[in-house]
Amino acid sequence: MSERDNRLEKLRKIEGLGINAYPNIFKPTHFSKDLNDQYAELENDTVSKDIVTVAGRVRSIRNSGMFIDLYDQQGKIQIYSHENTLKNPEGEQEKINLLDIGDMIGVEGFIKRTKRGELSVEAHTITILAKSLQSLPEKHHGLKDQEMKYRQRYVDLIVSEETRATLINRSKIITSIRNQLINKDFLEVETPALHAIMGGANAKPFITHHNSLKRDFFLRVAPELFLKRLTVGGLNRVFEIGKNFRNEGIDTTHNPEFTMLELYQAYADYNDMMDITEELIQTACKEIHGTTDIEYDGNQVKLGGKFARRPMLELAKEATGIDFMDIQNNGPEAVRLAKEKGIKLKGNESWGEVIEEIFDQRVEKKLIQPTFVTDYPKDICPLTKEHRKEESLVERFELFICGREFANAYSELSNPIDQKERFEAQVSKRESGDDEANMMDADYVNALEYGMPPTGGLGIGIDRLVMLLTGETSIRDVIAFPTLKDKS
RNA sequence: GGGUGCUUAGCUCAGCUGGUAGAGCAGCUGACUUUUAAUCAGCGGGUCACAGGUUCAAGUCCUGUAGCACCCA
Repeated sequence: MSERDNRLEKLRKIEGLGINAYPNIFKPTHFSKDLNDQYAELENDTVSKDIVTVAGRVRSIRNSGMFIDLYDQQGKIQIYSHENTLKNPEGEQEKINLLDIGDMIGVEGFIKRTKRGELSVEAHTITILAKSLQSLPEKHHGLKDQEMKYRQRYVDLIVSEETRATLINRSKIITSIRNQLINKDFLEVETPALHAIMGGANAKPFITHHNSLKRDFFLRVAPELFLKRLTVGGLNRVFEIGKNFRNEGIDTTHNPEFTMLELYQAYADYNDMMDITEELIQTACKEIHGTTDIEYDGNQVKLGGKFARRPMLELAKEATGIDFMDIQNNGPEAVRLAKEKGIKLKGNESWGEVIEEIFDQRVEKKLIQPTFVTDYPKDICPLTKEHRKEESLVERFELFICGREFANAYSELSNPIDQKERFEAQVSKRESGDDEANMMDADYVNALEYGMPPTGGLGIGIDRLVMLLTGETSIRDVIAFPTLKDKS
């Protein structure tokens, strides 16, 4: 007899007693935490005559069912059952004998504190709410098997306080961001996830098929181009929190579907986006930790105050001694100088791509405290407005903390002629084999031709932000159901 | 993409230089109206990830595959 068979046998016995082991409804009046707060002063070995109803999962059964630990969403409450306290001792005890660890039950009775000081419900009646047919992981070691934690998150959530806390904090962070933006008069909008044209980010897309339209669509890699169309239409402050899909490898910082915040604010630029980025992150952090000083991956990180703001070319110069402003847009010369400094390159990089490589290879990992890296080379940023002072740069920043990227923002390119040329440059990259480059989006250019006000745009990777604020080092731990390979 | 490690009972884990598979928890039977990882006595439970190979003999050694984890690119 397997354990499951034992439980099935008990289920038959329960049904044999005329009891529905999976009833339609049960309404508890209290959560365990409420009772522990409300009766904090109740003295040992005394019974309150207040009748309460609780419900939850059986996690421990002691003394032949006389003591049961019941866990609800907020914590634990002990159930005490004695033939002198049960309304129908024989019938109730028959039920108790058929209980297993993992069963869901509801209990009605008086509140008492036992001789040993444990707040308990002195049961009058016990109602089976769901007979569990699977045995739970061992109580004291919990579920250690990472794979099972991901594949059977429901089990992980039942037994792992840490998993529950992380996913609850994820929800709180998203709620915090949403509320902050709504309070700033941003409008939450939804844009298509099925895209006819791939664009808005440099990434490999997923392709799916619509049967009756008889055509393929791309799952969106970014909502950017649709959100800016709304800005053209006069929705001056919009944001979307939603899934993006990128067809790339899976590792501790990449899940093929992930959650992004994108927001666009008319009459704002990338400087305004820095201010809003600081505020969104700091407020969310305070709401879950009560402070902006956190520890992540062994680093003490101060998220309070103004973040450092460092031009990318300045960082590249510090790392290599090369002043790229002296060789603006000279790709071959940039490659030659960078190679002299030991930067690994293919050799055909553009000026901007060389700077990007230097940043990736020498700078990024060293940015531990929050740092806005600003003013990127124009040729690697197809959707960004030219810098107001330097024509080979654009007004863009990315935020780095603990060597990882958390936000990406810019003064949005609004000149339709320029935008069309940038798309054309992307298209020729595509034609030369870069399947992550944008496609020509003629309708988006058309939208810009109607006129988009000066606009700042910001994207924040929600999963990575949740990792930072919950201390998790794997993206899989902040996603309830991460993408996994098939098990053979 | 490359390297390393892990995979044994429902769960957590032992298993030495190859010699008939172990514990705790969970489960079952009974005792005890007692608890805080309750206790006591007894019992059942295994395709050792998968597929090959070496050997008289493989959980153990070798090769391959898969998943997960970590490091590197």
